[in-house]
Amino acid sequence: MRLASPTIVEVAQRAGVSISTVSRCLNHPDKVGKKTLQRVRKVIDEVNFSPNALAQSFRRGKTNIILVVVHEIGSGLLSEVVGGIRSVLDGRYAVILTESRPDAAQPANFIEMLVAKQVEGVILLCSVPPFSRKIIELNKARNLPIVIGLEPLSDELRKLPSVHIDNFAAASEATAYLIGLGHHRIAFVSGPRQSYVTLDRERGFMAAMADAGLDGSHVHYADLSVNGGINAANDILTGAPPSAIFCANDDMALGVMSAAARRGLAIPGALSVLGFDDMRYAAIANPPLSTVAQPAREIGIHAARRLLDAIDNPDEPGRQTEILQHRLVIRSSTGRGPG
Amino acid sequence: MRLASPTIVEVAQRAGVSISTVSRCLNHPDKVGKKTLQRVRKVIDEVNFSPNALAQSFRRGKTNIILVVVHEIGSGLLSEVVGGIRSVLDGRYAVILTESRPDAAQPANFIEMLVAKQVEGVILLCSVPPFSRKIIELNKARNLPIVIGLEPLSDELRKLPSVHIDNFAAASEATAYLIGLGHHRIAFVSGPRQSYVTLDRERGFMAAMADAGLDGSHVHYADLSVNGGINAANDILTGAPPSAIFCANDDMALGVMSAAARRGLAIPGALSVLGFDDMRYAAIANPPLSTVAQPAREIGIHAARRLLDAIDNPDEPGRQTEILQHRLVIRSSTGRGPG
DNA sequence: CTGAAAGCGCTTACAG
DNA sequence: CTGAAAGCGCTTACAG
Repeated sequence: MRLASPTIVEVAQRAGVSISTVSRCLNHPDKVGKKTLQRVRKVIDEVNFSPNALAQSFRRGKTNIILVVVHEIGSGLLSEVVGGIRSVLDGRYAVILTESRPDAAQPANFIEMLVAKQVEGVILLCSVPPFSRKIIELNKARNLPIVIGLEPLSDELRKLPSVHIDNFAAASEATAYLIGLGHHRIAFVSGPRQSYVTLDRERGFMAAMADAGLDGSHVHYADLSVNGGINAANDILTGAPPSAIFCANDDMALGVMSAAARRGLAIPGALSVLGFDDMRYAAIANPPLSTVAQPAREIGIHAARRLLDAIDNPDEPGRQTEILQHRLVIRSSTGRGPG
Repeated sequence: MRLASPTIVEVAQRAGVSISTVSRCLNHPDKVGKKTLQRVRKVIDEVNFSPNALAQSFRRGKTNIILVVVHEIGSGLLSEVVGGIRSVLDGRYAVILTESRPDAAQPANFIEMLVAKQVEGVILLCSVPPFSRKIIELNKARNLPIVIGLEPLSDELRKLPSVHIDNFAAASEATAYLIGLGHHRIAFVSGPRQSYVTLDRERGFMAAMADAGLDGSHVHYADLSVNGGINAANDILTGAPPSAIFCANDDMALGVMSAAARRGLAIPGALSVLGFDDMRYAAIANPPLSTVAQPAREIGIHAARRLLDAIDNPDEPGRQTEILQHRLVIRSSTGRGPG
């Protein structure tokens, strides 16, 4: 049987004061007489009272909770972004996370409903539908502060403040680097077509290829996972293989390296592989993976600050997107091409 | 300016009914007249009403939220465990996550306070203090249902139901496998001394070494990270190196492989490396990492079921621990030893 | 410095 | 099938 938690009423009775005073001891101890405060605190300890947070939040109309939405938690990149977020929010807000990847019947809608009033702000680290759609409505209807981080905007999210790198420019620079190395036949492994991040990277790749007068049509679509990379590599490396493969993220690049190794292809001797993200394991891959680094922690920090802004100034529009610097990290998986 | 959300009162007025009826339309539509229901629903749409979840939860005394506590989100293993949890909880509960790694001043206590009444159950995927301590108090004082998963119990958590593998047995089997391969000098890279998981694994290693009449004292302590593994390897590989290194998790094993490669040591020719967890990147490491697999998704599924049990039967003790099967996964990072 | 009272938005017996 | 009323546990002006 669930023990009934003591309430403010019980504390008040035992201490011989009114509930107002107990409440004051909790929230404005300076406005309470010293002896009264002592007595009340003693009772609070005795009965092991802690205020019903649900009642408090309801009464106050706020929860001090910030929700961070990620597609799936198992990513080192996200972990850093979240670290950045918490470094600015911890203490002032409790940061909770929820996954948007579907796992059962109707998860997303369900969470969104709960989110409605139980959260003071949202940082979306995944702009993929369908999770985002309802959240936008909340933003409009209730003025729920929302900031997008890491992933650029989908159309429906375009009106919200956001923090990310210039994925188009980054991918096109990285492609130019590969071309400069002498690679003329380069394949690009992109992500799902509805993903705006990888779409930007894909376009950056194609633009750089076009600029160099090369054929930028060798684009393959995979699911951003290691296995996706393996499958893509098996497709690409059959027939007349390119001399370099540029992947829209590191997981796929690691998959490509693994598939290439299995086929006895030397990296970078026979095949150069370039990733994107500079996630945790890129540097210790064998060979170490060249990639494009995102300032993950910074993204988290800036996103959190934007959210704080949005919360403190609900009237301001503040919808500009903030672009942080990427960085090409050249390690050992890329080398000179045949050209 | 924050728009005032419409409440049940406004809907009632516009629809010309009482608030009881509006509430009924929301919660027991079958008990409402057909025409009334239509009218109310129309108004709800018009004013874009959605019930204040905070008020509902407060009133009902429950939130339908389950909290999963992880040390840090960036782990593929945890991702699978969470996938398992959600596969049983989604639909019935909203699953939210929070990190226990400290990032700012006083994060843990803060969250715990919020957690107090805003969550219906907790799955702890990290038994490390200090987060867990206060949660235990909640469990005792308020009968908050808690289940431990993945990591074995610390002393303070020993009374709670838990789901994990037999880390001692798994590590000792794995060590025996290494010994059977002809390795006599084996180093073990353990985790922080306060971690019960790695302590069990460490003891398993030592027991197996002792059983074989070998010296099991080559134990190094690192922080379970890739860098920790690199540093440990640099220590271990100086002087008279062992022929095999067994690491308490895959991250450190990957670090060891990377450090060994940098030193020009062939794996497994000159050094065998064995990991633990079979996380996402173990299979595609170069060479693919031998390791001990944990049934991560199963652990999540079972933990969630135990939690459901605990919620549905608050009176039952249900404190047994549930042991799931581990599996030795032999890939290419381990080979014959000199013996 | 302290207490009585109102009220946050909802749900749920209780009458009708 | 519907409404009036009580109440969930707290906070906060308002008096005193």
